[in-house]
Amino acid sequence: MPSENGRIEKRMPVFALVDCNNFYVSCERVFNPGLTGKPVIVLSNNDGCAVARSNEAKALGIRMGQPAFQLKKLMAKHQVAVYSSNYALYGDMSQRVMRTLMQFTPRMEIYSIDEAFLDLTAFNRVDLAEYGRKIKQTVEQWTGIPISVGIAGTKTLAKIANRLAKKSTKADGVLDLSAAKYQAQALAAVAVGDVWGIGAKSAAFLLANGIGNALQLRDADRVLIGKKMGITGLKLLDELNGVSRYPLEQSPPRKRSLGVSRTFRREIFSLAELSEAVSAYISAGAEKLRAEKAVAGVLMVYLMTNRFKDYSPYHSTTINLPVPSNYTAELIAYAKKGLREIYRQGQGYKKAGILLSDLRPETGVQAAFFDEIDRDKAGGLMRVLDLINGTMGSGTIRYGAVGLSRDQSWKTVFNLRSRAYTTKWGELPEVE
DNA sequence: TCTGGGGTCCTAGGACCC
DNA sequence: TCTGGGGTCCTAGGACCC
Repeated sequence: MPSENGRIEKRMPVFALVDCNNFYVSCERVFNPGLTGKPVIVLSNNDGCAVARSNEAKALGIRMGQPAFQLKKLMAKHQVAVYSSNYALYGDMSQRVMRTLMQFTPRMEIYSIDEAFLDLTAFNRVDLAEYGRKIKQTVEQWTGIPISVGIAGTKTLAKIANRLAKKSTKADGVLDLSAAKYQAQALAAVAVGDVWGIGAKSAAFLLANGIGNALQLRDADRVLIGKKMGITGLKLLDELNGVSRYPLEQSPPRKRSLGVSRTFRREIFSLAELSEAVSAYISAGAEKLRAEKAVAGVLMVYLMTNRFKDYSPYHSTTINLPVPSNYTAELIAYAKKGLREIYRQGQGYKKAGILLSDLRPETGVQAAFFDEIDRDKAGGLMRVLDLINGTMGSGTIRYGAVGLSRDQSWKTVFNLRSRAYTTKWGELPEVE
């Protein structure tokens, strides 16, 4: 808005970061209130390791990513409730939370399944903490999911505010750090490794250089940080200093790549089984492409051996498709060809995956002179397939290459899954 | 015995060209 | 014996996020 001297006044931005508390666990609790107050964890695919923990479970010392087999005794002793991941449920609950949040600002960025940034710049005349409490109360009332709200002038500071809001009993889930007054105190209370953008590697480097908390990082030598962490590190310093370097992204940029991969329950040796798995991943990937109305120009296929063994080779091959495609049958054919190239007999594999990249809109694909595929016909076939699978359940129609047997060794298991309470299809596809 | 999946961004280094 | 220098493009891999 024009100010008195006639210049355009650029208002300092205000971000709120909304984060669902222990999201997957909270989703399970909505439909099973008896879990309230008890230790609860949700496991990764194949019931492999803990990916969500209730506060009670955290208090028992259960770590993020800890393997389930290490937790058996502890869980029995403390009667920890255990669930397999139920992505259909979490995805639907996420949508409910996001729709609720949209009531509170026209400008919002969905950052992940359980987080969103809200632009509150225009709300500078209201009490932001009060507004944050209103948001929190409404989401909890409408969806049953508890959240925390952190408010500040940059995304990174909002992240920090959110973290402190969760931990502090006084804040009770909402903290406004938009004023400079308490920032230093707040930053000093956050370990450097807990700052958004600082991972294990950078944290170790910073600690070795006497930078132990977010305040020390804010005031660190730019040359040192720039040298070690590049442009990302310098942006981070700006953000900690209240200079916004990560704007709100309301409509996320088009996806650049799209991958599907799974870890197997046990090592797989046979090409036939790997071939079924890769075909299933291609089917899922191609379906996602079509949902995005995109085609891929490049396909990568890879195989991984057990990463917990000393010797763990990784094999991959990249295929440049003659015509960018989202046609399942064609992509399966190329993937199987690639798979045969990288497969080694006698090698046990623990994981396989595909990656579709060089994505572009499906309209405007150049017709190729010597294309052996009738693209119109293939497109029609895929539309029918997607329509049937969309209305009658995923995997109703699938390619034979995926195989038929019910207990394929490459299939992911979810032995402790709750019901898909909120969605139409309780039964789940080959590859979710 | 058993230890997830899906992304993005950035950088270094090689190939290639003029 | 000595063996440019810069730009671009691509790829692999690292680091990080949830």
